[in-house]
Amino acid sequence: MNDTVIGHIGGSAGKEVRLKGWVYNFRSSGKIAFLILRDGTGFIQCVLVKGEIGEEYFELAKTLQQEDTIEVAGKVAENPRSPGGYEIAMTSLRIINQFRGEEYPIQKKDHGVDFLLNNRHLWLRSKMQFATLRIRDEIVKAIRDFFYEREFILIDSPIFTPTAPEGTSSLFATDYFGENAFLSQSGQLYQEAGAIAFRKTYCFGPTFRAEKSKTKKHLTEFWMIEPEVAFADLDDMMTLSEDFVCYVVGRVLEKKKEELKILERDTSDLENIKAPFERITYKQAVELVNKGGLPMKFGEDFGADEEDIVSRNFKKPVFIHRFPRSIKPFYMEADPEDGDLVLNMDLIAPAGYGEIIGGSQRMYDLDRLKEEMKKAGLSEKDYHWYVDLRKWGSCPHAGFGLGLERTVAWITGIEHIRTAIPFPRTINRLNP
RNA sequence: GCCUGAGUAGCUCAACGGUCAGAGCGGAUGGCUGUUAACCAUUAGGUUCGGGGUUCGAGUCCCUGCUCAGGCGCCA
Repeated sequence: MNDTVIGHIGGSAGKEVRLKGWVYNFRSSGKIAFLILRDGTGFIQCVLVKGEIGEEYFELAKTLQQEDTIEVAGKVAENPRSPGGYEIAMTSLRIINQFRGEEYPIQKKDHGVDFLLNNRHLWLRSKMQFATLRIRDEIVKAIRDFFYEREFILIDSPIFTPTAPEGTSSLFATDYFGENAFLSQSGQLYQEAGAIAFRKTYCFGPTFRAEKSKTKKHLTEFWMIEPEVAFADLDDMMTLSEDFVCYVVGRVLEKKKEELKILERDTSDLENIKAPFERITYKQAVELVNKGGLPMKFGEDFGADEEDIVSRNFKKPVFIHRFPRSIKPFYMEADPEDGDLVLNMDLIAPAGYGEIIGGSQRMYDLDRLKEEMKKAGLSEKDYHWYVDLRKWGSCPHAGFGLGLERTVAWITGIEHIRTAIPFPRTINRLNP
């Protein structure tokens, strides 16, 4: 008899195996019972027939409740009546842990969001969370593979930072031995240093925004992937972005079929995600919004409704590029064709999942950068090291940032970003 | 921060200003040989979010505080 896990059960068809795991559900009839076992790698139905497993084990099984820890043994059989295609004809049962006195809070029925999030440490065991977070894991692996295969060097940006790239109102301040330190809201500026040292770099870490955003696409702590490439321009970044997104989607489709099925994700949308993506200018996007019936003017940014109108014109993610400088940060390179515009791009995911990528070509001329910093009210002293990058070895370069959780939410098709991360941090949630 | 809505059993929800606040799930007990959130029977389980008010009478109406949800703004 072999010890195995549910994720590999197909390789043991017809054989006796032993599994350790937890009771997900138990249904008993007079002389037959069905036990759904979960072991972290999957879910499988175990069948107990009183006449075959014997009175002693059958009576023991009747004491089982959700989340009891057990070891079962039995023969693996293919059976179309069983969810998952395989089931275990049980021959023995051993109880490893049973807690009595309080009921397990999470049932196989509807619960409120607040209740579930208060019990997030237990909710992780449920099937939907199992599927979502395993897909997140695959996406993370695909991201690292994508950049590794393209010879990007991982240069971790710091989490504690002395200054902010995009204003200080949305920063979490901490006490750093008597000084103010802020939790990073972007690793980009450090990647610019990295790109000039290593040519192609990226960082992948948590970022923090103290915005009081209360929507289904905001977290206060989220993970971001930020590549930066020396001698690259805006078009290079759009090409890299679309290759990147297609690579990640392709990987999930290839490796996570079961999980997508659990989530009832319509995969035909995802199969359609192939490069190239449409690239429209900010001006064209504004026209689309106006045609869609909203009175947006040049110089305004896209709100939720405006973004929705743009994305509904396309089946795939769509690039919007060349925004007005007035609504974008200081470090973006000017459009040589029109000085009021910058060489930036946003990638908008389909179906209202919002902006998943924001990127730009960076300003590399020392004097013009200083001028833009002055206009933005930033002190050159605070950014002395960033300014240094424009003194020695300055070159055109570009990069972007991809929000991991928005990408996970879009690919898995879940309603709200809060379940795209194991332990979400939102405006009014710090626990568990 | 703004707008709208909600808070009743462990959970999900009912209950016209008027008798003892009900049901399903979960728990307990019993029954049932192919269940898919199994089913059937019996049973235990309540500070109706906190504070104040109106009323003969408040879960229900009013004021106030707290919490949550949906949406907006800000952003990835």
